[in-house]
Parts: sequence; structure tokens; C-alpha cells
Amino acid sequence: MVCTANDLQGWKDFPKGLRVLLLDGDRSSASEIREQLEAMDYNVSTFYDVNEALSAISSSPEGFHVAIVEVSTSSSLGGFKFLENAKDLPTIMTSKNQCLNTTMKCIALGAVEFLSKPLSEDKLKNIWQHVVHKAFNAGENVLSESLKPIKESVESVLQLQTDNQHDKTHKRTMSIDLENVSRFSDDDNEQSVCDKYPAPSTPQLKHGTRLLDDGDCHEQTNFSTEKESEEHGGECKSVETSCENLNAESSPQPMELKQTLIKEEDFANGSQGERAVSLNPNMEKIHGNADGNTSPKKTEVLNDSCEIKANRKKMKVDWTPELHKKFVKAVEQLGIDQAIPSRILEIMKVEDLTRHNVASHLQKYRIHKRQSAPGEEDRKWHNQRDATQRSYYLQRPIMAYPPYHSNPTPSPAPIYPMWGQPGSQSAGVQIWGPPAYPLWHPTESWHWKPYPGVHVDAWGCPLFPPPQAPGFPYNQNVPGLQTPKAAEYRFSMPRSSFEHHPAEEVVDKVVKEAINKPWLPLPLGLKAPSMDSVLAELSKQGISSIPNKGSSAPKPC
DNA sequence: CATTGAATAT
DNA sequence: CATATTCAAT
Repeated sequence: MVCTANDLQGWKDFPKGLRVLLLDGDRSSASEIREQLEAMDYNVSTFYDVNEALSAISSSPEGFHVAIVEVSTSSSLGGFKFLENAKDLPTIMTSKNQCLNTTMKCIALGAVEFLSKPLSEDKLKNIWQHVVHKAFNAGENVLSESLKPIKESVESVLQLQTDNQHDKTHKRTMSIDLENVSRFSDDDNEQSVCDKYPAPSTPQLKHGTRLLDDGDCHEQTNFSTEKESEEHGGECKSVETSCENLNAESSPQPMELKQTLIKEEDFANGSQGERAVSLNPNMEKIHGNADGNTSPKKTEVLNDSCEIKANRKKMKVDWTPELHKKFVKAVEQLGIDQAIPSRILEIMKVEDLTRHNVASHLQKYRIHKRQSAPGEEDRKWHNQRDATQRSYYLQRPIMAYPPYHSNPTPSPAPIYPMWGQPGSQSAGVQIWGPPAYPLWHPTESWHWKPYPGVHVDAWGCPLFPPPQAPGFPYNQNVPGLQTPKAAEYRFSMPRSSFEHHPAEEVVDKVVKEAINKPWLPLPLGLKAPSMDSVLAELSKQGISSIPNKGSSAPKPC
């Protein structure tokens, strides 16, 4: 998306050669600034006198893209004069003393930005944005010749992005893209805003975006799944084309930000396709499905008409296969008992995913796990009929009621399906570890969108429980259908744990686990004792009264 | 007050 | 449907 190395690459050269008019009465200051600008490969023309600068502009209207003008208290006249006479040139005012009044006046007079001195590379590096902004927001008629090439350049870059974005992401990601874009913008802001005062080069961005949501900014979602995590930094730049220009005449009360909010719906709906906003009418995202499971990339452009931009509220998370994969991986890594949203989130490291997002997905994940036979490869997303019917079936054996729940009624209740398995990476051995639950293969089991399960139907159908272990919930795998891992498990597991008696310590562990976590299914095919039997056992032992909850469950002798 | 999982809404 | 949001319990 906006931030990939490639994209950035594309951007990198653009500002170079930008023609900057520098007007500063203080020679040393001027040369200092000039150096900084030139360090960024900007083409700087220095002037020490307003009139000279203005005449230069008039004699060469297309000679400059942007101006940086000093407006010191002493010679303020010059600065403002320039501002008033060079309205076609995006002008950035600078001053050593940042008095609010001066700042406001500058802005009111049409300055695109006010930067307090000393100027730093940080403050200067983004000045090109004003140029782009101008290029896109000025009416075609007003667009000076010098800006056209820039506009074209930008357009081509954007177009490029679009084209390049074949990677991943889904179709409906468009909306997300938008998200991204704005998000990045924000980032930019944050960065610049961070360093002390507001020296950001993109004032418009600020208002535009922020105010709107802060409240729920956490809800963001963007993913470029994978990679981006690495390239964070602050290199991403986004073009902002906000519409609210600072009008020269507006008086000192810039605080008036009225922005147009866009309802999420706009995005949601619009994102379907037409919503491309924009600069470039034809910008759109392109799907590319290189390899089966990757999805297309998103792309976004912002429109220049005054309405897009900001609202980046929370868009829906698109659980692409990649993302889901990460999710699953995390879940597996954590193991069933630790797979909680916050942890999963940590492991996934997908920026902007929220705990809520994960929780929600986790919920779905668990549900699916529950429904599909525990050990297999997923399958069936479709025959819900089957799924539903079977679900109870499958679950029942696995459930472990806490002892006091005697109620033998087949309620779908407290079952905790093992949708996640301890350690997928750890070979079979691990299985024996702590939780010691047999692995069934949760992970892949969950076939995500891309491919429908293979032998799906055949699979965990409750109707065809594995011959060998009707009562053994973990063994529902049907021989031919399992994945290699599953098969492996099948062979190794049964052997040690069933054909022979498991080692004592193993049993201990398992029992311990079972006691500590009564909500989990009992391992080893054990069934929870019925209340009656428990009571009976207790009375045998001379215990007639039950403590009532709190106190731990009766140990399975 | 933060997290979790389930229920419910969109 | 797939996600998000809300809710009740920890």
C-alpha cells in the first residue's frame, strides 16, 4: 500500500528539483536554510529583498513551486507583502518568534503553513506536499504551468501504486485502503506534531483527520498483512489533498474547522467499487491474485473535492488468508489455554488490529472449531446442516462438566472444544507435555475462504465415528482423510496412550490439568463423573455434605 | 478499570 | 455471512 518500499521509492524522487523561492532578510539564516533545502535536492533561489523576490516571480511565473518566507518582527512588512502579492505560490512563512498573532496573520493572508525557526530538515522535508496540494486543488484554470508536471507526476505515481498493488488484500479492501491512507497521514502528523510544536508540514491534515475520531482511533485496521510491520518508520508519506484551503481573507480565527464528516457508511458502501475518490478518476484498485490465496492490494486515493479524507473510522477488518494465518499461528503457538485475544494480538503483531478484532475473530474461530470435527481439516463451511447436527454429537463426548454439574442432559453447554492445539511446531512429543491434549489439528482445520475443504463432507461427520474409538473424542479422524500430521498423531498417540498405559507422570499431568481446568474437555477419553456417582463416592468415604462450589472439585480419586 | 467470552447488532 | 459492538462476568 502506501507504505511499501516500492511505493516510497516511487515517491522519493519526486520532490527533488522542487524549485523553492527563499526569502529571508538575514543572510546567514537564509544560507542555512538554503543548505538544508539543497541537501534535499531542492532547487533554491534565495532572495533577501521582497521586491526582488516578487519581481523574480512576475518575470518567471513558473520559476517556483513553493516559497519559504521569513517574517521577522522587524521586517515583517516584507514577509506579508510577499504573501499578499504571491498568492499563487504556496508560501510557507517562518519566524523565530512564534507569536500566535503573527502565525494567524500569515495563515489568514494565505500562507500554507507557518514554521518556527530554526528550521530543521524535518520541518522542511515535506514542503512539497503543499505543492502537490496546490496542484490538485487549484482549478485547472488556475493551475500554473509549473504545477502541471507535478500533478502529472503525482498521478502517475499513484497510478503506479495502483498497478503495483497486486499483492494481497481483498476486494473490499478498498475501504481499508482509505483507511490506510488517512492513517498514514495521521502518522505523519503525529510525528511532526510530536516534535515540539506544530511544525508539521501539513496543517490541513491535522484538523482534517484528527478531531473526528480520536475517540475510537484504536479501532483502526489496516493491514497489509505481513510485511509492513517492518517498514514502519516514518517514511510513509501520504499525499493530502484536503480541500479546505486557507483562504487568504479569513480573519484571525482559524480555529474554525468545519470538516465534513463522512459517515462510515460512505466508505463501506462506496468502497465496493465506485468510491474511488478522486484525483484520478480512474484510480482504482486492482485485484491481483497472483497466487491463489493472496489477495489484491488496496489502493486509495483521496479525493480532492472536499469530503473525503479524514474519516477513518473503524473499518471492518478484512481477515484475509494471510491475516488469518497469522492468527492461527498465534493461537497455536499459545496453545489452547493461553489463546486469548491480547496474547494473540501480541504475537500477530499486526498493527492496527485491535483486541476487539481478534476477540471477534477468535469467537468465530472457536465456533468453527466446535462445529467441525475436531481433528480434521476443516471442511464444510457450507453444509451447516451437517455441521449443526453434528456439532452436538461431536461435542458431547468432549465436554467436561464440572462435577457439580451432574446434569447429564445433552446440553451444548460447557464444552470447550479444542480448537487450538498446543504446539503445532512441536512435534508429536510435545503433545505429551503439559496440557497433553491430543492434537487434532486445529489449525489447518479451519479452512479459510480460499479453498473449500477437500474431502470435506467425508470428514468429521458424527455419523461415522471412527470405529476404534466411539467413546474417544479425540480420535475422530477418519483414516484416509487426515493430514499427515493428523495421521502421525493418530499413530503415535494411540499407541502410547491407549494401547499401553501412559506413563504415570503423564497421567498425573493430565489429571492435574483436568482438575485445574474443569472446563476443558477431559483428556484420554475420560468422562466426567456424574453427580450421582460423585456423591456416592463421597458418601462411601464418609463425606455427606458438599461444600458447594468454591472448594475444589472432588478429585477423581 | 481492563480483559474475556458470549450475545447481539450491523 | 463476517465483523463489530455491546454486555455481563471476572
